[in-house]
Amino acid sequence: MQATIQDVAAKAGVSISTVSRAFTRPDMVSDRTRAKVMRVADELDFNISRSAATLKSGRTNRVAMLMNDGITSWFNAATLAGLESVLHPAGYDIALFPHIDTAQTRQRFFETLPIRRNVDAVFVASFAIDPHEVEQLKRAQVPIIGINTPDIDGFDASVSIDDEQGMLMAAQHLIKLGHRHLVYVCADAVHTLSASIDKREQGFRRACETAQANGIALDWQVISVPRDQSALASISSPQALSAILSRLLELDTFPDAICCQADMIAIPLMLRLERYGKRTPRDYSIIGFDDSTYADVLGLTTIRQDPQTMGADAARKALRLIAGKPLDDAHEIAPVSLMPRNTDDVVDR
Amino acid sequence: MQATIQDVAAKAGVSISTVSRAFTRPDMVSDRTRAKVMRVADELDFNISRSAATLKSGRTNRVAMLMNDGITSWFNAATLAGLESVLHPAGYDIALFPHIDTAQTRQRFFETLPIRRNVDAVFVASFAIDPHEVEQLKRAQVPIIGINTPDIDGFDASVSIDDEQGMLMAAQHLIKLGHRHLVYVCADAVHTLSASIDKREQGFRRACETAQANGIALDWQVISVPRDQSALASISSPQALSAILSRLLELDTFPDAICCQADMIAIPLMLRLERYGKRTPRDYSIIGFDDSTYADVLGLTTIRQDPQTMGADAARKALRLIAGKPLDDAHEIAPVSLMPRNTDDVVDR
DNA sequence: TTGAAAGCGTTACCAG
DNA sequence: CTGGTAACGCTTTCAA
Repeated sequence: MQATIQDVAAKAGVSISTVSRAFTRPDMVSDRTRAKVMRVADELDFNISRSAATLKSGRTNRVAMLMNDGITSWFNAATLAGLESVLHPAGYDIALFPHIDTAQTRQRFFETLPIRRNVDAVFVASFAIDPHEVEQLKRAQVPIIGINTPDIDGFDASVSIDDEQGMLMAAQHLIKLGHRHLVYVCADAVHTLSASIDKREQGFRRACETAQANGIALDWQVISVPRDQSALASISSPQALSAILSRLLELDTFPDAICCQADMIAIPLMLRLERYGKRTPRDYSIIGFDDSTYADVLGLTTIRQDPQTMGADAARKALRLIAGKPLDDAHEIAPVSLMPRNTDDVVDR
Repeated sequence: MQATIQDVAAKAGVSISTVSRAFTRPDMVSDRTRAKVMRVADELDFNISRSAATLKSGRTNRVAMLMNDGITSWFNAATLAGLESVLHPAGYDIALFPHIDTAQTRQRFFETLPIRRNVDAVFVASFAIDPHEVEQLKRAQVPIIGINTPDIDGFDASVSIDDEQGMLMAAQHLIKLGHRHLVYVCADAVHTLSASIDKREQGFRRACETAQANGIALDWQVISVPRDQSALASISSPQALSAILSRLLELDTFPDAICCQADMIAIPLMLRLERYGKRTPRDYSIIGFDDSTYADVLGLTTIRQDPQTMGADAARKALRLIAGKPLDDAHEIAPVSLMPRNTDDVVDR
C-alpha cells in the first residue's frame, strides 16, 4: 500500500541511494535525475520515513521542552512558538513536558527520564533545576539549554533576561517620577522550586534601598501572597488577586506607585482598583512586567521581554550544539525595555 | 557509549525479546525478570529507542496539528494543551503547523504534504479546508480530525462548538434583558478562508430577526472591520480596534447592547469606551465570546467554550481511530454556556 | 553522479 | 513465560 524507497527507485529506474540523496542531499544528484525521482515519488505518495531516517542516522530529530506550568501560559506559549519557528524548519519535533512544577510530574520525569536516548536536546523554561536533577538530565547525554532559568549551572547554553535588572528599572522609573510610597506585589508559589520571576523582587528592593542610600525619603514594602493551592493555577488566580487587593486597601495610606511581579497581576489589579475609586495614573502609578496580552491595548506601562525571540535564539544555540559547533555566546542575556504607556505619571505637589 | 537492547539483554542474562517485552508489554514478563531487566536498563541508561520502535512497528507515534494562526493564540494554545494531555501519555509527539492561514504557508504545506507517511493522524484546528485540500490530506491515509472546523466534510471525526447557537444565545440574552438597540462587532480576516468564528455573526442576525418576527421593535446592525493586513496579526489589533471604536462612536445613537465576536475584542473595547465616558453596565451591556484570558477577573459576561477539553476529546477520538476502533460519536458538538457576570444588566425605563 | 551492501535497534512471529 | 530470527526502510561508506 504505502510506497517505500524501493518502489520509487524501481519506478524511476535508479538505485535507492539516489532516491535517498534526492531527498536529503539534492545537490548531490543531477537535476534530471532528481526531477524524475521527485515526480515518481509524488505519484506514489512517497516521502522519506522519519523513523527509518532517524534510526539509521542516529539523530532523533526530536527535542524536549520542560516547563514550569501549562502550555497555555503566556510565557510558555510564546517560548514554544519561538522554538518551533526555528526547530520545525530544521526537521525537529518538540516533545512537551508541561507542569514540571507539580511534585508528582517532576518526580516522575526525573525518575523515568523518558527523554533518555530519545531527544537531541533539552530545553528548560523558566524554572530552576537542582543539582541532583541536573545530574539526572546529564545522563541523557545531550545539550541542555535554559530559557529564563534562575541559574545557569549545568546548562550548556541559555538565554535569559535579567529579571532583577528589569524590575530595578521599573522601580527606578517610578522613583524618578517622584513617587515616594512604593509597593511591590507578587504571588509566590508555595510548593514550586524557584522560578525566574522570583528574582524580580530583589530588583525592586535594590532600587528602593539605593534611593534611600542616596538620601531619598522612601516608604516602601513588599506585599506577597501565596499563589493558589493548586500548582496548576495561574499566577493571578482570583484568590491571589483578592488577597492582594485587600492587603493594599488595608494600608494606612494607599501607595502612590505599585510595581507588579507580572502583567497578569497588574492588569486585573488596576481594573479592580478602579471599582474602589482608585484611578491610574490620577491616583497612583502602576507598572507591570512582561508586556503580555492586552498590556498594549490597555495602555499598561510595563517592562517588556520577548520570549518568542528568546525561544528562537535558544533553538539556534541548540542546533549548533547538536551539530557540534562552538558557541560564541553560550549564555546570552536578552534585553528588557521599559514600555512607557499610560499608567504612570509624574507626581506634582 | 549508548547502550542498546543487546547490551541490556546480555548484562541481564536474558534475550532481547524479553527486554523489549519488559518495556512494552510488562505483563508478559515475570515480575522477577522484569525487575532485573529494568534495573540493568537503568544502570546502563538504556531506554527503548523511539526511532527503532516506530520503524519496526509501522506506527509513527506522531500526529500533526494544523492551525489557523499562531501557537500563542488563546484557542490554539488551549487546544494544544488538551491534545497534549492525552496524546503525550499515549506516546505521541505533536508536530505543529502554525499559520496555515497565510497563503504561502498553506500552499507549501498542501503541496509538499510533509506529513505523508510520517504521522498517524492529523488535527485541523478552527479553519476550513477546501475540497481540494481535503483530497490532498487524504493522501496521507490517516484519520483527519477537526476541532471547531466550519465544516465536517472530509473529516473522520470532529469536535466543535455551535458558534452560531452560541452567539444566538448571547443576543437573545441581551434582548431578554430589554435591550433594543444592538450592535454586533467583529474583525474579519481578508485573505483567510473561512474560520469557525465567522459563523457567529449568523447567530446574532438570527436572534435579531426572530425577535423582530415576534413583534419586538429592534434596532440592530453589524459593524465589521477588516482584520489587520498581516495575517499574523491577532483578531484585536490596535488598528482593528480603533476602527471599531470610531464606527461605534459615529453612530447617531449609541447602542444599549454590544455583542462581540470574541473576548479579545470585547475586553479592549469596553476598556476604551470607558475613556469616552461609556460605562458598562450603566450605559450599555456588552457580551463577549470564548471566556478567554481575563474575562473572569474583569467580570465580562460572555459565552464560554473550553478548547482544552475539546482538544482532549479530539485526541481520544484520534486514538480510537488509529487503533481501528469504531467511534460511537464521530462528530461531537461541545457545549457552550452563558457566563453571566457584570457587564450586562436589565434595561429600566 | 550513481550503485551495492551493510547495518541502525527494535518488534513480532514462531517455537519451546 | 522466554528465546531465536527475520524484517522494518532508510543512510552511508566504498567503488565504479
